[in-house]
Order: sequence, then structure tokens, then C-alpha cells
Amino acid sequence: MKVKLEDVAKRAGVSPTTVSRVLNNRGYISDKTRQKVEQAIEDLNYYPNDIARSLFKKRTNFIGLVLPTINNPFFSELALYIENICSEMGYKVILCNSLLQMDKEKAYARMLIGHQVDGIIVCTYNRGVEAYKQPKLPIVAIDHYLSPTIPVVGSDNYTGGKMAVQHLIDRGCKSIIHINGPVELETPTQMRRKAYEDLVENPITYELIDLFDEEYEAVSIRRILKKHPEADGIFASDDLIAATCLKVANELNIRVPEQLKIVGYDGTATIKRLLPHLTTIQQPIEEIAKTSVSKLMNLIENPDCNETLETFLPIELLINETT
Amino acid sequence: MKVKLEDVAKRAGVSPTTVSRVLNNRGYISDKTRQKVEQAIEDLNYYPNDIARSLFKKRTNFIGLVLPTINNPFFSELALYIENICSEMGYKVILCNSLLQMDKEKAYARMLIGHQVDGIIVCTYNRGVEAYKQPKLPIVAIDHYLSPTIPVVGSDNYTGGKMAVQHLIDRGCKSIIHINGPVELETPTQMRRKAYEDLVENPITYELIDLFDEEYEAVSIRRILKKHPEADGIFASDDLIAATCLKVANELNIRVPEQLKIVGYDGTATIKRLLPHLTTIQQPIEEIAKTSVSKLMNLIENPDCNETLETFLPIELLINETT
DNA sequence: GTGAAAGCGCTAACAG
DNA sequence: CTGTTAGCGCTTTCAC
Repeated sequence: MKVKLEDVAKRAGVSPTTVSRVLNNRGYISDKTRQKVEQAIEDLNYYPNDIARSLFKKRTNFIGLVLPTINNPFFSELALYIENICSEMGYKVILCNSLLQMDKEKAYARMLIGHQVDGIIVCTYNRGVEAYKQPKLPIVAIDHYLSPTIPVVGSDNYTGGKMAVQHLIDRGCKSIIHINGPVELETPTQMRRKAYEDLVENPITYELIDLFDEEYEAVSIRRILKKHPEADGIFASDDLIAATCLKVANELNIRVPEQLKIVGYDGTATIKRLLPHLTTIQQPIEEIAKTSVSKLMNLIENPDCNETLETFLPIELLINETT
Repeated sequence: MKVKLEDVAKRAGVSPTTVSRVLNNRGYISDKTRQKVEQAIEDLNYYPNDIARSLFKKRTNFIGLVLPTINNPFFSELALYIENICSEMGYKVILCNSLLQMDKEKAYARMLIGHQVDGIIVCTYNRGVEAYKQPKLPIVAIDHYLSPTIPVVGSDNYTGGKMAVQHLIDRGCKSIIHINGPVELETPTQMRRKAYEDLVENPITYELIDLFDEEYEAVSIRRILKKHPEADGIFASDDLIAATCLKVANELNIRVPEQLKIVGYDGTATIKRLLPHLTTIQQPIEEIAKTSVSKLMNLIENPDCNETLETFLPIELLINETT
């Protein structure tokens, strides 16, 4: 049997109430009693049961974090910051990889609500998860609109897209291709696409249907590059796609940046480390994490507060050797 | 106020027990009653409170996952698999980034125990976290020895190291350098180092003290390469270090693989995608995840079972253009 | 300063 | 087939 508060009380020769008081530093306790209790806690190697505490307090200090897959440098960096900040504040993070599947995301939402999480941070792109519509459930979305009442935190994707494309133009590109994920997902990359289409005269946008199949991705990009020998610039909607473009260009003996210039998007620490020569748009990932958590905490502490519904943090163009 | 089981019972005109029974599919219930209850659940949009359930059952279906940082391709891939498997089995994962700091790790351990997790998977390298020694707390360690009674799952690091070094030798390298993390951390990379030192005549091993500071890492590697112009092979203890070697070699105009051959270690999906030309030792990450989870589940279901204490899964040499 | 008692939301004997 | 009751481990009024 696990040691419980009552055992500590018995051992210290006091009542459960008293033990609870020293545990929570509440009310008046004589030094002597406090010491007896602390001694008993140590002797018995007692760990307070947070489940029982949560049940009573109706506060679990749990946060749900729902993202497409943690195995993506952007999300893993975001998750690292979010978890770090939360743990500093005494919150614990439940990790959920939705794999962009609606049924999984719904199941996660139910699970999180059942577990009485104090709030949820969602960075995945499925609308219509009814469970998120629980009244009074604090939610913050990263980089996409979940519903009209849920605050969104993200970076300025439209400006980011413009900066990327303008940079290619400035570098002399005449024929710029854009490669993006599926349109039907309401991802932030759609704003990057829009910027591209607004800036370029004859936009040529390609969609990669399955973002999780890199084999397919490489094949598609090979096809695209073969079909467009005139292309001298690529704006990829994220760095992983840019990396594949780089690889394919290499295989096809297309010299980068001489014949073809490539700009990615995200600028994670991992990319900067593994692909330091990639020109990219860097998102303020740490700021996004901080802002989301602080908004969520605000919503939790103060349920009726009117959080600003949209926050777009500035991005930065990192010029390297691929342009 | 949140809807609770009692509200559902009232609405359906039955007792709480009955509601609980339909929720858990236990005992006999007439179809009529079941339907009334289900209707009430839907009407009220009721979500059972798992906290209360856990308190009663003494089972939370929570798993703690402690790792150095999720923002590392190896750990994020591992975490993805682990979380996926757990969620299939109805378990939820609490993410903990220890950042290799002892005090953080201790705090996480206390937190996890306080939250009554059913088990913990630890992939970080600090021994001496007393809290892990809670009797009857199911723990599985990935890739390192936590204590004599805790099962370890990992890949065959010694053989992996040998394969890497032998490959360099086979490719004609005469002067091979090894670059590793700090020795005092009891990481699995120490076995890779040992293999290197056993295989090479005049081993030259360098330690990078701060694994989180890439600036420092690049500077150190630059110094190493300048000091050893005779070096024609590098065995890096992980792919991130290998990537930095590649970058530095590039800056110093050392041609890879002609003048210098480089082998990394880990072979994550991310590396294969971003650095497809890197020769590396690929770990069976999905297998490691599966094995760890299944061992942990076994320990949870069957506390006195004698799990095999060591499981080492086979690795694979991926030959690419850096050798 | 300290304790007794009620209750957080749910489940499982045990009756009927 | 269904309801009554007690209790999971903790916290908090309210007395003393």
C-alpha cells in the first residue's frame, strides 16, 4: 500500500488536517508540530497524491498539447519551449500526436477533457472537433483558426511569404515555383501561398498531398523540376520540403544557387544546425510558445477575460547559400 | 458547474450506479435503461471525470516520458512512436524535458510520482534520482543503466561503434578521430567510444562538454580539424555532431569524402531527410519504442514479473556519400 | 494552534 | 436488472 496522508498523521501523532496544513503552508502551525510532521514525511517517504488533490480542487495543472507530429523540427522545438515554460509554472504537458487524422484528434480532445486538463494548446489543422467547443474550456490555437472565439497565436505568414518571394525576385529569379502542402488543410502555409500568388505574375503552385510520405515527396518534386527546366527559384512552404528540393536538385545536377535558388520556411534550430546553408524565413518559435502559454494561463486564471484573438509575431529572413 | 454522473442519473431517472454501469459496460442493464442513460449523456454533453475514476481505481493510465530534450531528432522520433503506441493502448504520455539537469530531473520524478503515473520511461542519463527507487514503480530505461533492477532497452552500441569505425578503415582511412559528448555522462555513446578505442591503434577522442551549445561545438570542431590536418576519418557519436563536422569541413575547404570521411550515429528519419548523404549507423528507433512500452506495460500489469534486464536491438550501417 | 467531519466525482460490494 | 452505501486520498470550513 502506498503511504498516505493519514499514515503521516499517525506517525507524527497529529491529525490529517495538520499534515495537510504543513504540506500547503496554510494557517498557523507551531514549529514543533511542523518539524514532527516533516520528519514523518521523510521517514515514510511520503508523496502527496495529486490526483486526490486535483479532485478536490477541480484543478489538475495539466495542459494538453495537440500537434500533428512531434517528429518535425518545428513542432518539437515549439513543444520544448512550451513544456519548459509550463513546467516552470507548475503545469504538466500531455503530448498528443494527431497525425492530422480527424478521428485521432477527436479522441484526444475527449481524453483531455475527461482528464480535466486546465487548458489545451492546439497546433493542428482540423476544424470541427466538437469537443473543443466545451464552454469554458481554455484553448489557444497556434497558427490557425479553430473557431471564432479561440485566440490564435502565430507568425505573420503573409509577410513571411512576401519576404521569401521578394528575396528570390531581388536575386534575379524570373520563374518562381511554389510548393506547398494540401490546400484543404487550413494551415498557415496557405497564407504563404497567397503571398506568393499575389507577388508573382504567373504563379505555379504545386501541392504535395501526403506530408508524411517523403518518398512520394521526392518523386513529386523530381517530376516538378523536370517539368519546369525554366524554373530558377523555388519557394517551399517549409524547410523540410526545401530540403527535399535541395536533394532532388542535387540528384538532377541542377546547381544551387547558380541555376536554381531555394527558400524554405521555419528556420528551426535543427534546420540551422543540419542545413546551415539553407535560406529560409525564421519563425519566432520561442516567442510563439511564450505567447501561447501566457494567453492560456490568462484564460485559465481569468475565464471571462477578453484575450486578444489574434497575435502575429514578426518573422525574419535568414539569407544563406541557397539563394 | 460541470455535468457529473449524478446529473446524468437524475435526468435519466436512474441511480448513479446504473449510469456508471452503462459507462463501463459492466453488469446487466436493460436496453431501455441503457438508451435512456445514453440519451441523457448526450443531452447533457457529459464527459466522465477520469480524475475521480483514477482516484478510485488507483490507476491513472498515465506514463511519464523523461528525455533530455524533445528538440532532438532522435528523441522526438522515439517520443512519437512511444506516444502513438501508448495512445493505442489507452495510455497518456506526460512529456518531461530534463535538459540533462539533475535538479530538473529530480523535480520531474517527484511530480510524476505525485501524479500517480502508472510507469515511467526514462531516456536521460542521470543516475541517483532517488525518487526512481520507489519500490514497485514500473520504470524502463532506454539506452542506459539507471539502477541494477531497472530494465534497459537500447541498441547494440558497441557493435554500432565497431561497424562505423571498421567502415572507415575499410574505406582506407588511416587516421580516424572520434568526437563524443562528455565522458562523465553515462550515455550509450560511451560504448561507441569504447568500440572506437578498441579498434583504432592510436585513438584520438575529443569530448564536447556542452551538448546544447552548437556555437561552441562548431568552434571546438574547427579547432580539432585544424590541429589534425592528417585526419582522414571522423566517427561522430551522433548525427548532429557529424552534421557540424560536415559544415566545418566545408568551411575549411576540406573535401568530403575525398579528403575526410565522416560517419554519424542515429539515422533518424529527420537526418535521412535533411542530410541524406550522411553515412551513419541507424538505430531501430521504432523497435526500441515498441520494446520499451511493452516491457513497461508488462511491469505495470504484472508487478512481480521478471522482465529481462537488458535488450539490445540490432543496428544497421547506412552507407552514403560522406564515406 | 489543532482536530472532526463533510465532500470532490466516481465505482463496487452487497442487497433486493 | 437496479439502487443504497461506503470510500478512494485529500482539503477545508467550522469548532474548540
